[in-house]
Amino acid sequence: MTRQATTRDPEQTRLRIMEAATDLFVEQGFSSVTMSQLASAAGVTKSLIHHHFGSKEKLWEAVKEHAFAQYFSAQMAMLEEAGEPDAELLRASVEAYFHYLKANPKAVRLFAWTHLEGDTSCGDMDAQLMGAGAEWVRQAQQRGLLRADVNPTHVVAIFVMTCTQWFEAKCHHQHWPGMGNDEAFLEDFLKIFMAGAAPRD
Amino acid sequence: MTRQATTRDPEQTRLRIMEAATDLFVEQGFSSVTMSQLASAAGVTKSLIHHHFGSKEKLWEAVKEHAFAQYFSAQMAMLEEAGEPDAELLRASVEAYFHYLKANPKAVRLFAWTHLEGDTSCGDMDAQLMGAGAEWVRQAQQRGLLRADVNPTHVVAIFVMTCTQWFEAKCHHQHWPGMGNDEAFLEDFLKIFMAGAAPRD
DNA sequence: ACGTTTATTGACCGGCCGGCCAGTTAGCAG
DNA sequence: CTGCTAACTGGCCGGCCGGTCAATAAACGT
Repeated sequence: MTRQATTRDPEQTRLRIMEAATDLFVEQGFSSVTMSQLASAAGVTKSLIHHHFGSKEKLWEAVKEHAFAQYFSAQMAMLEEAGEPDAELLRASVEAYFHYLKANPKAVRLFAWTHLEGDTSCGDMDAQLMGAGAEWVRQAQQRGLLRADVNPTHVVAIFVMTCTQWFEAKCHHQHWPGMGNDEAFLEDFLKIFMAGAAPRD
Repeated sequence: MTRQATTRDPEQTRLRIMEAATDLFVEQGFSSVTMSQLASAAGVTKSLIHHHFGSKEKLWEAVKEHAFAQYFSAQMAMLEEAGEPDAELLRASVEAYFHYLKANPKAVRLFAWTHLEGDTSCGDMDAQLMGAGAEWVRQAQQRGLLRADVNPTHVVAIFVMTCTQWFEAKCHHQHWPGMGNDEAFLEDFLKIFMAGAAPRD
């Protein structure tokens, strides 16, 4: 158990607020969540949230920044532990990205809300990841491991966007007739994607 | 010019409200739009909106239903005017879908909002379209025009999801380094997708 | 032991929210 | 012209919104 608040612990309190806020914002988006909701979900008063975060907007920013930072470091770690480019590593990267999103549905929804808001605060972070991914594809192309007649950035974008949309819009397409489960879809996507990205004979 | 309202025209008024509401909801989502905003954007009073639509929620439902109906009929028309299955027709379908989304950014955003809301009211409509698309792919597979070792529904889902995400998250990835414009991306996607969906040699 | 700081509370605020309602006016059937 | 229906308006309401503030109490330096 986490310690009961017989004694004060501002950092713990900040964390409790952030966690409750993350859950609520992820579920409902920014504007339909109220401070009262946030306060009761975190087990604190509204005033305390203002004391720690200043305003509802600033809390939202803090939640997003925290989630983006986690996403960024997780992705960077995955990129760095990837070894030398080869074709199987592309498959492994797609699988790793897919399973990361599956394990982090809150991050997926948070991204979706920020897409709609037009928030570009995570732009630099995203650009850095995408740059690294595209560079990796470019090297694989030069070694003849992937077809060289496509923009490397587009190659990464295609699998990132497919994985993202799979989880973002799951509530929609999980009811489509004949649609398989996560693993079945991933398998079929990989068949098509890997064959399509292979060098032309 | 549309006629000035020297004379009353309830249908025209309903339409004006729907159009203004569509623009606002598409831009900001449901909860951050206020009735006052809607009223002034439509050039009517709040009460009149209530008179015609009952409540803010019902107006939102009406906007969604209208947009989905348009989407549905447009897609059905595209499916029906497609001829016999062949490999080039798959390319044409992807291009048609991509350009439809490009020409209807409001529909794209409306879909995104409903994804996040978990709204499944367009489920039957979607299922019908997807069923038709998958059936089309199945026939192409039986004729040896497409690889037969993948779920037909997944084939359709892959290109639908990629196109959707391209436009839904455009504010994000348009700043990624090396990312091309709409047509360049579509071309690269088609290279990979068509090659990957082709029969195995 | 004693200030100082700061985490925390509850009461409170002006304003706007969605919605309602009584009243007015345009269209329309007879 | 006369009712009647329905489109349309302005004013208003109770309630909740995000936010403030003075008061309290726990932690902490000295």
